[in-house]
Amino acid sequence: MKKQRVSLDDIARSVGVSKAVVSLVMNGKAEQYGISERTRIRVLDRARDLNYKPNQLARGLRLGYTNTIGLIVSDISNSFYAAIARNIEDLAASVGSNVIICSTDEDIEKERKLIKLLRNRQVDGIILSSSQENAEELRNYYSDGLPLVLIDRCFENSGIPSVVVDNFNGGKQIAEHLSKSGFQKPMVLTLSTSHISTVKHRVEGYKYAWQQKGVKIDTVEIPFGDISGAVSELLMTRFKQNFMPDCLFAVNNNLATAVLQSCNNLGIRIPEDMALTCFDDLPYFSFIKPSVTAVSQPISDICTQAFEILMHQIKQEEIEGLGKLSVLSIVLNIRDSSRFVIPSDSEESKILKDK
Amino acid sequence: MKKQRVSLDDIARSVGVSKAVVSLVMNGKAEQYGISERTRIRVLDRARDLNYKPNQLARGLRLGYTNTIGLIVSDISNSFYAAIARNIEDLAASVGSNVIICSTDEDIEKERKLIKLLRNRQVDGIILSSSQENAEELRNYYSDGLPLVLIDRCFENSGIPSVVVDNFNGGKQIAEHLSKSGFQKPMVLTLSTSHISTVKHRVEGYKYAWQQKGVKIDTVEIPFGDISGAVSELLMTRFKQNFMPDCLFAVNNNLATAVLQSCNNLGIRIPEDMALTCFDDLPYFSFIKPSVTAVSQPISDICTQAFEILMHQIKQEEIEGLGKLSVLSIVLNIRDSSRFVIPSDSEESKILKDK
DNA sequence: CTGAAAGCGCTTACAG
DNA sequence: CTGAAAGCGCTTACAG
Repeated sequence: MKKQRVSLDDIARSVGVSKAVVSLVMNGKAEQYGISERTRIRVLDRARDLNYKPNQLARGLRLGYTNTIGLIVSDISNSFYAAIARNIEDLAASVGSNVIICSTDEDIEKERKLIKLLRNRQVDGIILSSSQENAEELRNYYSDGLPLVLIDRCFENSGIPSVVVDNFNGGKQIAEHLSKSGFQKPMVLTLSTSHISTVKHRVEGYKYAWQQKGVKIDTVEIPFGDISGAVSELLMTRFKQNFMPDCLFAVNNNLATAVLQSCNNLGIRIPEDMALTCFDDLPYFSFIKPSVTAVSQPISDICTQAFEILMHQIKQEEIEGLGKLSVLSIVLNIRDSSRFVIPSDSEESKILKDK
Repeated sequence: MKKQRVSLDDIARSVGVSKAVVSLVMNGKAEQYGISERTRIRVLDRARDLNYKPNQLARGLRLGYTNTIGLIVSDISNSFYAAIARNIEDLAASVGSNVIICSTDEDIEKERKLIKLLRNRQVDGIILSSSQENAEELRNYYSDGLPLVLIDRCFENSGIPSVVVDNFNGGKQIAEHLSKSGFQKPMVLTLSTSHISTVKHRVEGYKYAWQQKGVKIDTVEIPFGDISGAVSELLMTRFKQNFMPDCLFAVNNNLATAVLQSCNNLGIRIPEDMALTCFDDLPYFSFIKPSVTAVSQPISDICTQAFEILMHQIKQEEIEGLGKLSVLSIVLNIRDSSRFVIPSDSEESKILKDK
């Protein structure tokens, strides 16, 4: 369709040398191959004049690599993944690479297709936040020689290098904070994609800590797809039935945003009627009223580590502990949304006042 | 480096036919070229067994297109551009294309490099939110045959197809709303990248409407790079000097977020001490207290139009009005942050009360 | 110092 | 119905 205007050969003919010389000059190997300064200058000048644009497809085909890496996440418009993408993009740029970003919408079939697509495009490697149920397929790709690193989400004993955060501990810290503060009727809002390691571990950590205190927790699964509507309906029903938890843990930022939205619409006060905590810190959480208690992830560290591991694979360098799981620490930012307020019109409040 | 395991030739040899037959079969042209059903099946089976992955580099080199388009924005982690990216990604996927996303950080040099890079990679076309001062360079690319459409930001008489929103009207509507509400000391927070058409037109519209009312406006330029710090310092100084505007227009969402943050830190009440309005609606603007008055952009429409125009260029189809500027409408969402509150301890309040 | 040649993996007229 | 060949644009031994 679109025709490459000027090729190596055009320059070569125009200057009166062979393609080889031009290629060498263009790749800065003139000196190394002892090409005369005069020739070098002439080639360079001609290339500029003709507005030469080296065809990276041909180069990639010949060389076997493309200086392109793939990034697959569930949704690039989610703040968390957008930040990840930006970090990866910058890291890639620092080594002269580009990033192809794709969203899966938590759809396994789509993820499969995207991986295939990226491989066919000869990306040098893939950084993946996978929606798969297990690591089986991914392990095949990996052992098949595809440079691959898993981020955010991982699988047990996958054997594929993975960089994640301590989700269990995050959930646990939240529960401990809530319990210590005095809350007693916890709920957790999780996603229908509950096989995902992040979601699963967050919930497990949360449950674990509450169980230590002998408290039962109320678990509700929100279908990925219509988070906002489902959360709104849930809270409305519970609120009307006077069956509300006194504290809530939303397992990701979308869920937390939906909760804030619904509470605003329904007139549910945070934290007076119900405390809110969540995973993934968003800039606005710190300055809205009430500010929102959230676990923040070391996004930059995740990306740096993942990228480094990927580069090692691409360069086929042996690296100790490759194939290992790297678990980074999280930080719990305690804010106003989980401040304990003594209930004024409930049984508990009477009990507390009696003391 | 990484070697393509199995090629067309491997399958051909393995089945005992020529590469041509395999290629035809793989591209679903078996029937068209009258290849026997038996051969077709055998080729397909073999390809599956050998886990054949067609090399898109070679294909692209031969065919002259890559089913890849480039998207260049200033910062992919900005919610607005993240949403744009997601829309474009989905549109591209619907025609079997991929998107390479790049961020420029408002750096002209970086933008230049990225365009060059994407062209060298033989992307089929580029969707660009440009940071350039003028359209000169871009016009060269465009007339050189590069399928290109500008979004979000445009240039006067560039001759390059552009899809933008009515930024002037957005600024104007905000000013009119503020004026009608009773505000009298307006300020606008703009960016150091004030040559950018979006920023420029928003400010112009805002100024225009205020000038109609005979009101002078206070303009402050915030350096791109340390928005949060600069906004904080500005507001702190003004607040201490008791030299605050009574209403503020932040020209984009980052600026608005920085204002909310600073006001929270400094104890400036919105809208009592100062009203806030801005461009770009963010989900959280609607449910925080106070909710934030914002102009929202038709992101989906922008992307649909831009993508369509790009596809026409790629397919080299004539299209009426190509090279034209498409200006989409915006919507002003009036919320609590710009509610007029009669000042209680200022000169104005006395005047108002005297009436 | 420089040129001719092979080959990366694909598609598509062309010839049978 | 199918095969041989050319060519997309590049890089890199190899030979001089």
